[in-house]
Amino acid sequence: MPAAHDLSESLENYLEVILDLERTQKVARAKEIADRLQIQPGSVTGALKNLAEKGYINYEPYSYITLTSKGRQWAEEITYRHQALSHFLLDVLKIDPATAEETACRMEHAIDKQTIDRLVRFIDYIFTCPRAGEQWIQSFAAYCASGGRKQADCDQCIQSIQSEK
Amino acid sequence: MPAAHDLSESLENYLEVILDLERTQKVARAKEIADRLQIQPGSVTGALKNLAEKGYINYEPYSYITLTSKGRQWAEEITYRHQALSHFLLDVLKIDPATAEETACRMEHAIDKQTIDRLVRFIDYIFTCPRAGEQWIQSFAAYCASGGRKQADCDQCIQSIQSEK
DNA sequence: TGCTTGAGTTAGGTATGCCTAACTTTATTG
DNA sequence: CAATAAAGTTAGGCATACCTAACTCAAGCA
Repeated sequence: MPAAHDLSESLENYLEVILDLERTQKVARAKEIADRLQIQPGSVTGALKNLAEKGYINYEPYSYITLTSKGRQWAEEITYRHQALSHFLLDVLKIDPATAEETACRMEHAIDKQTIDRLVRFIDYIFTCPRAGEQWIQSFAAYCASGGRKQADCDQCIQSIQSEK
Repeated sequence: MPAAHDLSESLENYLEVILDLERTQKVARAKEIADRLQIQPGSVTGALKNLAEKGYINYEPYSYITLTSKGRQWAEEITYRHQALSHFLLDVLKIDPATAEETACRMEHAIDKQTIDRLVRFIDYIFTCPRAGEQWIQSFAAYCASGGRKQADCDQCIQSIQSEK
């Protein structure tokens, strides 16, 4: 199971980046981490020592960085939260991609496991429920754009559920 | 308009508490703030000076604290975010009240105005759409509890939209 | 092989945000 | 009206998390 929540938001971001670097570049290097997090390389060393001390990464000075099994589990959990939130913001709320990404980045540290799991089920429910689905979400977008709902739209909409089925 | 986002999560929490204290106790006092935030009174003074310097509160040593107009606007914005998130977690996702409250408290600082407004519209859309509504949310809860959906449920459910209308 | 260069580390500095303990001010009350 | 209690402040300490600048290491190349 993922480790208890003894990591700050900042350290969670390091783990997330390290996981992504492992996936895309085989290993993570300090410079790449600094670039991704948009911080100075000097700031990275302390954080890496901290993560190593807590058992999340394998770290030797002047060498590359890899996640421990505990680190990978937690990094994957954070990444999962990020993706779930992104999906919700993008595909349900129809937030623009840039804002959705930024917001997911911040929210992933604030949401607990129980809630993110519920959100995932909810998204699933929306897209698989015959009463809802992609078309229903599109209507939400239209509702937002127009500022309200017309009775005629509703009538037509409800009939379409029957015929589509 | 609410001030630009120059407040930390911590200072936003102070504002939120001060607004609530103003509403319930007329004025806010340092001890009450400390109690609500579950921190020591000694920690409060520095934060109040900081908020006063930034123009969010009226603060004189040894006296009570009130929000400036700028402070009230931002405090109301944070409170609005909190309530919207609470509403979503409680009444849509059906998260238990204690967890919902804690999570809303953390998320309110991570979500931007655009997204919270969209979320509010989405909640509204759910509860006013004839295809969704309270009953649809109840079915989501049942779906979560049972772990899946049965075709018979769907058939019955869709028919009920027609008859209810 | 030694030199250059980029990567990485170290050391010292800043800001936030909390703590505790000692002290000051204000309010209460005998 | 003074003594006491409660509220508030101050000062010093600690952890996080960033910065810059100087230094060290390592890899590649002439």
